[in-house]
Amino acid sequence: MSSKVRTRFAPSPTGFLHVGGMRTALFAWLVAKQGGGQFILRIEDTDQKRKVEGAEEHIVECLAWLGLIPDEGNKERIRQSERVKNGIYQNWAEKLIESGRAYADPYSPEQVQEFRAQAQADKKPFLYRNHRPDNPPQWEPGLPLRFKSEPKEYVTHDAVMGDIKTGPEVVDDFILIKADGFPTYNFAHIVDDTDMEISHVIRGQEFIASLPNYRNLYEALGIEPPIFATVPHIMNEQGNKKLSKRDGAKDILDYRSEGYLPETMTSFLATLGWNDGTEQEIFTVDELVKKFSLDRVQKSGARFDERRLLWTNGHFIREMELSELYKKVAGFWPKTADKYDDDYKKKVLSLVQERLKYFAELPELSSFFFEEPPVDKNLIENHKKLKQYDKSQLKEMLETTKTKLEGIRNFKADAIQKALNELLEQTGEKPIVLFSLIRIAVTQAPASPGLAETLEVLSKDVCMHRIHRQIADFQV
RNA sequence: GGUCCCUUCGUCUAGUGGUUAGGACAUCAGGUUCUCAUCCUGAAAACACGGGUUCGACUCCCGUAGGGAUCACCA
Repeated sequence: MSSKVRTRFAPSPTGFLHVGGMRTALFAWLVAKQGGGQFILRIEDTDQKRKVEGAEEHIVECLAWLGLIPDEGNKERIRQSERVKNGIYQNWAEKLIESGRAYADPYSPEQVQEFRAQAQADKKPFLYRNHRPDNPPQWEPGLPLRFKSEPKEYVTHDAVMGDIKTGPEVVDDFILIKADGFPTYNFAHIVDDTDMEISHVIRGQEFIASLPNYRNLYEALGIEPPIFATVPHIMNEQGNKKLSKRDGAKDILDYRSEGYLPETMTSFLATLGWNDGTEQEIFTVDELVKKFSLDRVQKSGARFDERRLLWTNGHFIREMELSELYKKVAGFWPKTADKYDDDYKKKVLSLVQERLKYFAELPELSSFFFEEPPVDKNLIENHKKLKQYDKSQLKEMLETTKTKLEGIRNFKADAIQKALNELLEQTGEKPIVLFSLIRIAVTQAPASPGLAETLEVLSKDVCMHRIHRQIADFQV
């Protein structure tokens, strides 16, 4: 066997990619990079009926988002459908016919279905090989070609699952080439993996039951099998089935458009079913390349918990340099921010950075910095302390505040904080009363960054205006 | 139903015969002169069950239960 590491991601272009497929791709990429080898993208489009327009580009884009750039098959996409034209599968099929390990299937799908129904009625497992025709016709276009299996026991080693023991009853005659002339996945992937010198076949759990069949075919073909690695599925939030699109699994690119970082997705996906045995919770891509190993991948499925994803993203956002973060959030500002310059927006961003969990939250967290918010009476009426005060008392506090702030020469956070502290003494009020009142007057928001910093960024004029507005509101 | 795989806090997990069963997310409480968030401290929270093996089982074996995958001319 070649010692070169070559892995592949082999999706079918039938729709968008979700976290399950993405994680499988990530694992394959990590194994390739770790071994100094290649990562290959191969589009499994032998089922022309299920092909979805644009799905292929979508897959490439998803991979690129996480930096999983295929070493082959990116620009010159490797598509099975094109390899069909080259006659590769045909050649291998003919070899199998010659060696007596493949035969034309004379039955229609309906007839096969009847056999299957009969077996079910008899409560017996259905095996096609029990219905092998005695004298199969010559194989010709329009007839499916079946593999002639030689059932036996196997102990199949899987890099994730360990040794899997199976009996001969799971080995059967399966279709190699369909009536439409296209090879099935079961046949095509083995030919392709061999042809492309794939060293590790890393794929989802749905293929584990087919492994004995593949072993049998590898033997018939005289090919040394690659290393198998079967990755368990990511489960839905209820934990009762594999994550699927029907079940609300999101398009990977949705996370990008909501403002999740690629490093978040990479770390999150890798640690969903894998860990390095230490207490490290978050990994950079470089760390993963160094530390990842298939034998520490969990054997059972893990639930997809978006709250952990959110936490991971918040972590990366907080760690980021302001200027870098500023570039990344470019498309996420509220529309009203357009009129403001970079400097102002950067200041706002620095205040909301530690509160931001994903970029799409930015408008909600920052809108009052860019537009005058409407006065929201509920904020005071529902405030646990402020609701106990008369409007006239609140009005008086604000007027005192206004005068005090008016007198600040250099409207900076430390000077403002000093003034605010003096106001506490002056009015004899608790911070929770006075500061809450000012904060509401100025932001009209249930939450905001620190008061002094917020006032500074907003500027003296704006603060004066908004406090005045609140005072006026008390008079009505 | 057959076959294969799996089973530690609500969730993701550490753990490979002797541990006060550890961490993280989430939750709750306290602290950081206002809110939210961050940060810090703390709390609650788990070995599915039943048999063995053993001086001793979360760890090994068997069974039961539960969960998942698969049984296409789909991948």
